[in-house]
Amino acid sequence: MVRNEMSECSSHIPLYSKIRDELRAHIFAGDTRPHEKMPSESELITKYGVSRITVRQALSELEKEGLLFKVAGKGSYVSKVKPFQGLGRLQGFAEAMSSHGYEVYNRVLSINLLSASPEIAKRLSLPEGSLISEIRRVRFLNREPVSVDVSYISSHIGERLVREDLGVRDIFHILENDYAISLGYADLTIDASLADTQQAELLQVDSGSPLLRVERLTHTLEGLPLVIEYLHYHADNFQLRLKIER
Amino acid sequence: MVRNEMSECSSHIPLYSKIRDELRAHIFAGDTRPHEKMPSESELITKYGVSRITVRQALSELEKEGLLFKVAGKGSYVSKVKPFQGLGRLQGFAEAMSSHGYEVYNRVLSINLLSASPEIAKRLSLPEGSLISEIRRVRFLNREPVSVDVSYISSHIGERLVREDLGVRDIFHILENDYAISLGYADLTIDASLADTQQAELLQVDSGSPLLRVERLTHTLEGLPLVIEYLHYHADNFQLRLKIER
DNA sequence: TACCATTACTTGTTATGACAAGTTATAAAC
DNA sequence: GTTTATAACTTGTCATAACAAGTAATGGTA
Repeated sequence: MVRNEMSECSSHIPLYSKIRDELRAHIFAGDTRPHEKMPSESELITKYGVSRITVRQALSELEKEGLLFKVAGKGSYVSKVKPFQGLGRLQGFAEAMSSHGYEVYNRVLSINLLSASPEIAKRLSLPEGSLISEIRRVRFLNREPVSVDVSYISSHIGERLVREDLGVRDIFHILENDYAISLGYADLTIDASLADTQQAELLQVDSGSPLLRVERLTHTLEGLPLVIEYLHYHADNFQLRLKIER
Repeated sequence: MVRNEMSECSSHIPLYSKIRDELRAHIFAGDTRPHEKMPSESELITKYGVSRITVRQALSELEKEGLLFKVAGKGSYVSKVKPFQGLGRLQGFAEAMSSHGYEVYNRVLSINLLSASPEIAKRLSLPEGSLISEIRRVRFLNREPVSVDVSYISSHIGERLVREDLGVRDIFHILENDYAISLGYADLTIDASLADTQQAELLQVDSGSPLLRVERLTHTLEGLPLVIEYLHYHADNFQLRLKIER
């Protein structure tokens, strides 16, 4: 068959990924709501003028991402998804989410310079009363707030971070690429809490809603504690996932 | 083309799933070690006598499972399994806690035989409506209730479990030592919820208290889903901890 | 020897075709 | 009217085919 018209574009982007991204955008935009039926394969074939194997690959990837599920003999349906962050590797929030096609944005609430509390100082192996930077942010996924994030890092690094664009970039990304600080591992402590008034307002939920609370202490490649974060996720909209070996 | 010989079997198991399962068993058995090259697509085509689309589907699913990765122009390679420390290991509750000196006790609330819901059936890769056993327990740590645990397992195994002493023994322990079923890995999904009336009473907390909710799907060493559990931890008394590598 | 082109592999992408099997609405039979 | 059979959808599975593109080894040329 003759080369398809859609591939006329100078870039060599596969057709299926273009279709996949377009369908995903539709889902994120809410054009097709959860549990509603997606266009059938034959409809997509005629709409995009491609073969069945191509639309199936697009749909298959969206299914793999958890955005839709298929029922044999009926069709594909948008699933009610909770976005999730995999804990298989140490990743920043934006890093993990944008690879799944999500739009990520951080609203910086405040950046303060203060002296480390005993708790923080101990975790970061700093002398008590050391100058540290406190960064308060709200994380948005597809324009919906999903977490309130408070980070503490030595002011020596924190003062440089102030000048960075924390609205779109991960702190992890800045540390590794701009500051050449290699990250090694993180210790996570996970539990749950109830949203207080301030958290509720920031996350646009009712006060007393369940929050997934994560304390993350990230270490450099050399094993030195670098940054400690207290993350409060809106549990109705977010999950953590991991695989563990026996 | 003539129907393939592999499909002569009375059961209507797809060819790709047969190939997928066989390759996965090879990987888990260590026949092909991490970073070693898997057979190429053409080798698998001749070996199994199927078309390329079929072996690609098998390989694609294994890639989705994280068991292998592909390099264009080179081949497929077995992924390295990242070892986890501490609570990153798949352990039964009693197994993990008693090694830390805690006194563990399980109160069995009920054991029911019922037909699998679509959700459960899908997770356990069983036909919808299959007979499964539901085991409801409350877990005690030093005589204080810490979690409500609902487990679902194929009735074929569940009916044997009824006769075991689930009050002190881990299901994991029974499966491995008494039934000789080797466990491989588990997929965990973590979020938070609020205690409903029943959960609150069982955990002796106020209704509406924050609960850490964990869904754990445990697989055999061969990679087949075995048991799915819904664990609700009393968040004030329990935390999950893990270490993540960059 | 160093470099480059060819070649022979690999996976990636896509088309076309076919039949199986699950679902649903319609029409025919009772 | 109720049931049943059929038709018309849907997704699932699989074969064959072709070309693109990435990788590596081989060989020939400068």
